[in-house]
Amino acid sequence: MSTDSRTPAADSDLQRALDAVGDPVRRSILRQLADADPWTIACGQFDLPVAKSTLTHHFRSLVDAGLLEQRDEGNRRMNRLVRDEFDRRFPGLLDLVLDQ
Amino acid sequence: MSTDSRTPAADSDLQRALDAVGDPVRRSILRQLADADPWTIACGQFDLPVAKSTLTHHFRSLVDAGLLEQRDEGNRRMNRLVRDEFDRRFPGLLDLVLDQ
DNA sequence: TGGGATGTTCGATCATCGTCGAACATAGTC
DNA sequence: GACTATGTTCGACGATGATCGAACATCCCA
Repeated sequence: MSTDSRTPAADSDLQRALDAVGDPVRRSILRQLADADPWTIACGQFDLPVAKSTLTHHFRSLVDAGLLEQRDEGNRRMNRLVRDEFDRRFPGLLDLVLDQ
Repeated sequence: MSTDSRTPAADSDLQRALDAVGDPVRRSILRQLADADPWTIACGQFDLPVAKSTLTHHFRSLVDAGLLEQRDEGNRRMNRLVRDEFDRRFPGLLDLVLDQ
């Protein structure tokens, strides 16, 4: 028999979601987003011990997973946590990250 | 300032859980376990395209995360999925893996 | 128009992890 | 006791990804 008989697309989405949530820096980003109002935090305002370019890398990962939405406001790039759609696709996963 | 102000032990446990669940081979193991009765599958009986030594590696990861329990039966090492305790600590996470 | 602030891109580096085969250990079988 | 089956351990290898600094682009402001 073949290795697995689930839909490959679904597992690919799940993989992306788990990867996004599996990094401690990204979890910290998610928590800081959850503690603030939408569109109130710019990329450079996160409290994180990594370089700017590293942050950009993590943002891309979160956007790809559907967890982060970004919007340019003049000079700065504002961020918003996307809870609804992600919760619908992966119930409980984001809560798990935010609760602990 | 410090990165985060959650309990570090809790996040370490979460990290281990997400790591365990974040690998496709390990997810396949979990699904095959869920589809069978407890203690009915030996290590060598999983349908997976990896070497024996690789399997051992994955089993260790799952045991460390509290997802797998093993018991020696003569020649073979039997396996059981540990749902209750894991579901209590990380609600919804295992379901997410098994459903998709 | 020049300077500072904010982000991204790019290339390089480093660590981690999944992978394998060979060797070993142990248990069951003839 | 030999032989086979089942798993683990060990060392090596390769790919992936997190990280950084330097360079660049863009916007705001004086």
